[in-house]
Amino acid sequence: MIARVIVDVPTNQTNRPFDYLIPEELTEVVDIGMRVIVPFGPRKIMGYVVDIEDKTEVEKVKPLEEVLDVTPVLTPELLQLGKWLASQTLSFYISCLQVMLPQVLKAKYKKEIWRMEEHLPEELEHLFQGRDVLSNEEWEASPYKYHQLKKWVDEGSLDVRYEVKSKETKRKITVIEPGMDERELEELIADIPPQAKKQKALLDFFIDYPDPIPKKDLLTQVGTTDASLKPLLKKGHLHSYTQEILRDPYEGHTFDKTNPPSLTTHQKHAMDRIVASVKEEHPDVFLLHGVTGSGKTEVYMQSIQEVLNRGEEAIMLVPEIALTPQMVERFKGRFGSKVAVLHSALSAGEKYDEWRKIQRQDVQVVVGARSAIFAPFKKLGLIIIDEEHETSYKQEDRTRYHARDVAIQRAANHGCPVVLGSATPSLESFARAQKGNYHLLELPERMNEQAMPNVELIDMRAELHEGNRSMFSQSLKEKLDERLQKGEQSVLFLNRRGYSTFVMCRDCGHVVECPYCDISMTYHRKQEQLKCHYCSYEKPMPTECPECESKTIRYFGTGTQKVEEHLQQLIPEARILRMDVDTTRRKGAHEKILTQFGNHEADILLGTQMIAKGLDFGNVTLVGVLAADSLLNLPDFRASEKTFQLLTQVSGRAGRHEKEGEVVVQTYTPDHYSIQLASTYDFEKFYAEEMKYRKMFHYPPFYYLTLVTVSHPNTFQAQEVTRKIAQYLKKNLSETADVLGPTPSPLERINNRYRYQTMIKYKAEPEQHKFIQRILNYYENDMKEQNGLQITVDFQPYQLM
DNA sequence: ACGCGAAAAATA
DNA sequence: ATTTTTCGCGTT
Repeated sequence: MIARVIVDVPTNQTNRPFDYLIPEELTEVVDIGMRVIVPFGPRKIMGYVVDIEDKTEVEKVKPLEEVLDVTPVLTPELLQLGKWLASQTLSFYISCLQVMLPQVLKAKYKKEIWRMEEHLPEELEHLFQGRDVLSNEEWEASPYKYHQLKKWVDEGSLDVRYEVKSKETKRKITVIEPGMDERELEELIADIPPQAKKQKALLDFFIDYPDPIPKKDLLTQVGTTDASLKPLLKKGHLHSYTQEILRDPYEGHTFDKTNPPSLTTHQKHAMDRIVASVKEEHPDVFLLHGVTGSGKTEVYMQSIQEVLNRGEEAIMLVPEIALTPQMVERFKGRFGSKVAVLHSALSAGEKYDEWRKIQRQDVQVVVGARSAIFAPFKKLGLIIIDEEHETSYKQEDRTRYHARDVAIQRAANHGCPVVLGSATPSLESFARAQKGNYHLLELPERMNEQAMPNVELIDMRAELHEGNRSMFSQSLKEKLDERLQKGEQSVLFLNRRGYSTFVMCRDCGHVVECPYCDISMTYHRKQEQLKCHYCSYEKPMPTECPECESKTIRYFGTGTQKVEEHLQQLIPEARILRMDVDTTRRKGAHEKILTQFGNHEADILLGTQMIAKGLDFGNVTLVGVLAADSLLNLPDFRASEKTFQLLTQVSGRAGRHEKEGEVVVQTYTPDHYSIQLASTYDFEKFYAEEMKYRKMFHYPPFYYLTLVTVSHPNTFQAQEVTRKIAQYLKKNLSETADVLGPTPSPLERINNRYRYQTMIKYKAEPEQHKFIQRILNYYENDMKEQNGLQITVDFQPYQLM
């Protein structure tokens, strides 16, 4: 038998299966979708079996070395999906397979130089110093070149050995069980000398609980240590063995079982439509447009329950689940041990184990971030994407896929519906719903029947004219004071982007920039360091200006830390909790802050993006947005859309339960339509308005975009290659496509590489992929290390920088 | 003809 | 990605 293997070598030349003979003893073991180790040239590398056949065209077929899995890690459907993904994103098949699996399944490689003879030539003996093996790194550090190594290998003095190491680790525990039945135990206890109290207690324990028990639990419950257990094991009264267990990221948490509440008429209607589609096994796509607080999650959960009742499985994607412990709580509470949770805050081992729960078919539901769309389910009944407008569903490096597109593809494979949910749908999705490609489901009312909180827009320019130079308007301060007196809570939102803390000299206006990237460096107070957010270059905070030597160099900008200080000065009696990247770095810190706030241990929660979503506290009656236009000024055609979405999301945090809420939005551009329409919660009007701009300037959803970015250490080279690419595309694409550029990227230099881009705006270009693939092939040889050329292609880009 | 570094080809 | 083979060029 012959296994067709996709090898772990991401290049154009190897982007196809290689045939290997399956040795007799492995024919029963190996299966499609498993990882194997194969010889590849002189090396050994990892690969995925994508097919098994009984013959091959290849003459010098080698046998495969080893099978790494007991059960396949990829289903036939996922292998197929990987192929599709590769063609969509113009990446290698192997890269697409790897992106679908947990990081720990990626192989590590080791190369070693071994001594083959007792006595080596003197120069080598010096290098080996009596040892039998050198790591490749040690060898590389030696002065010997490749051909010298080859000579010694041919002479038989040395050998080069390759090894494949798997990173996966399985957690093991020791389990103790009694070595006899209850009656024998009792007899034995009678014979134990009275001074061996703890040994007696240990044996006693098994009279009440004769089942095997983890050693750790046994020792804590009996209140003893290894010392008293050891003699019992030695005499064989108790037995111990090791058992593999799955790590539990929520160890110690208990989730209270919840029951499905009855639905409102709108919820019921939406759910009926979804469930009908599940039952008919239609790959329909629904857009569930529900205002904040309309109970979208309940529709998801009850629909999923129907899917489970049919013996099928469901995937629910959320933007970044680490940011919404409340969502985990709700799902675990409803579905208990049927749920796996996959998100970025888990350790590699925890991610692997959650994934294995799916692979082993222990769970039927997965809640997770973007990559959870690749969950290896076999009978998918429903895929849900919550907050579908979120840009985190687009992977922005290497395999640049959008989870929404993958979801629709998978749904087609399984014949199941997709539900896209949002209070503020992306223009792309809403447009498709309007055209009838997606089915629109509306939840126009909040569940508590409260009106959306009133939004007050405050013109910060007017505040400035009246002499208020602080970042808090008069009105916001009064409202914060008022909440404090009533014992209610407030949430203050600061958008961090565009507000990073840069360092400027007050005398000459010099700003400290990264020497490798065209961007100002960010001040980090903790370490008294300046850091570049793009290349991680660090240097100490200067004490004097490098330009004019003035001592008045300071950091500027509004970090959350600085806002906190000002706020504390303004309202000294307020208890403030700050939630940003700095205060949530530690594991569990995020949840801790939210719990504290939920317990009313603070009056004001001050934070960035991460508090915009999923927060649900009944006592919060005021939401303040400190600088609504910080997003608006970014060089991004989606700036208005993002601003509208963010303001709507943030406003939805107020007055979610009985108490009425209120929102204060501070802005320098109160007349902008995205701010105006967000303040009246008018999605339809915003949609209509924004669509006009998109149509006028040829942006999505009217046109598709492709962004080609070229970078090179030499600015002229980068520009020249981009020019040629743009020229080639203009010549070959249809008349209706706009090919823009070359233009310098918004961030012209990163890591000392100059970046130019060309943007394609098009309606339909069926041959576009073919042309771009040709461009990549043409430049393939120039994209090696020493030439330094890099070309990246992003279809439907979100990040235009 | 030989040696060397660089480019091209092969890896089953 | 890494190794092996081939190629081109200057030297013996």
